[in-house]
Amino acid sequence: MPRLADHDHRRRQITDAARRVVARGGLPAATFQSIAAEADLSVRLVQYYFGTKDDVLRATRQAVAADAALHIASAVSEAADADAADPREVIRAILLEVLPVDAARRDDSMVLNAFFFDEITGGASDAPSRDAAGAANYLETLVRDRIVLTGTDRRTAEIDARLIVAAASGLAQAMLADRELAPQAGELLDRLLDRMLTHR
Amino acid sequence: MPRLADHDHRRRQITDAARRVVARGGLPAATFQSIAAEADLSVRLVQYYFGTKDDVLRATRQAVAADAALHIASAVSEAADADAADPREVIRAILLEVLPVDAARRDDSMVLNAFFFDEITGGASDAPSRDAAGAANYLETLVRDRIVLTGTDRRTAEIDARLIVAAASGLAQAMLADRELAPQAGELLDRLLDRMLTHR
DNA sequence: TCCTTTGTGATACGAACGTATCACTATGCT
DNA sequence: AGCATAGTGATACGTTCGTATCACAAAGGA
Repeated sequence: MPRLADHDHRRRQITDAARRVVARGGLPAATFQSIAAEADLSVRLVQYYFGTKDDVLRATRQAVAADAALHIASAVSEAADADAADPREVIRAILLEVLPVDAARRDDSMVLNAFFFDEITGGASDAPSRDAAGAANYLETLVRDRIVLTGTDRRTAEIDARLIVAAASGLAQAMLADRELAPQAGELLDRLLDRMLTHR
Repeated sequence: MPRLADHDHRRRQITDAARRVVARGGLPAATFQSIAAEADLSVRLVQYYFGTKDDVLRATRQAVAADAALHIASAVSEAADADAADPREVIRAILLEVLPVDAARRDDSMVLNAFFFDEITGGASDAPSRDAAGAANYLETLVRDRIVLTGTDRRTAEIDARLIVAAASGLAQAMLADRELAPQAGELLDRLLDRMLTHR
């Protein structure tokens, strides 16, 4: 049993490269050539590890979705630690973690959006594959649960959570189009939560 | 001066076809072949009227942006007629006009989003061409002006308008992913405006 | 040492697509 | 009738890209 290679590491190397390529130029920019070049590997090796291009993109999409979920989950636990009980602060932390406020998050947003619109337009061939769309649902659940903690009834909390996540997602979109918006993200978020989380 | 053809009509025929193709399959689906087939014209004629593919897409993008602006403007004037003075009803009418609540609006949203993300990823080659991004700005201005009418100070109105438009844009995105959301659009919008347009 | 896994390189083929060219037809004003 | 405009069809060329194949090199544990 000679020369055991770290397949998982290799695969991650490749999907990470694909992720960067997509972040830079969208899904159309993702070709065998561009991905291999970005990973500084031979085109052949990419073929070698993933048979077809669809396989590469499928794996990349799943990796991105999983990373995003982890990212959010860690933001939740951090916020929960720091500010033990205030649901509003937790929600704020989650959303601030998701908005494209810096280069890294900007890349994440771009990639997620690229896959999302590919799914919408039916670009994803055989599998249903609602990975990117699922991320928004996950966010909604998190936010909804936090709103319920404030004493809001479940149905209202559901609607409000949907609106809050929609607003964040729309803000993210706007920030992708206009980088100058990044510094205002915190302020906008505060204002949004002021308006959405107030009992009356 | 023989056989005068209606060039504008022809061009619109073609850009309309392109619009439908993009609505169905995104920008990657827009090829000379698919556009010509959709317009029921020869591939050659499309080349004949617009030299290159970029020209076709440029014209389509501009047509779509212009249509959207007209669409919104007419919604504004209708709402202003019906409910002469209530800014909230005008805003509601505008946003309901923009959300993908039916097939036609769904197509519009798809196309706008397709071009928008193309612009973001730098797909638009030479020209800056912020047509799609400009639409959101236009919306923000409209909403902001209506909010100012309620007595809110300008700076606050700007922020609120940005948040409202962001929420609508995020909702639109969610509705594109999940058609079942369409019937709830009105309710969600009402709730959003309840929360965002209340003085305190 | 040898054999298996791991990885490379060249190369080829076909499909989709954008683009250009040429020759040809049809139409309808003047 | 004649001619400029409008439109067609075939065809061909070059790219880019995905995919498949073949032979070969390297490396390290048994």
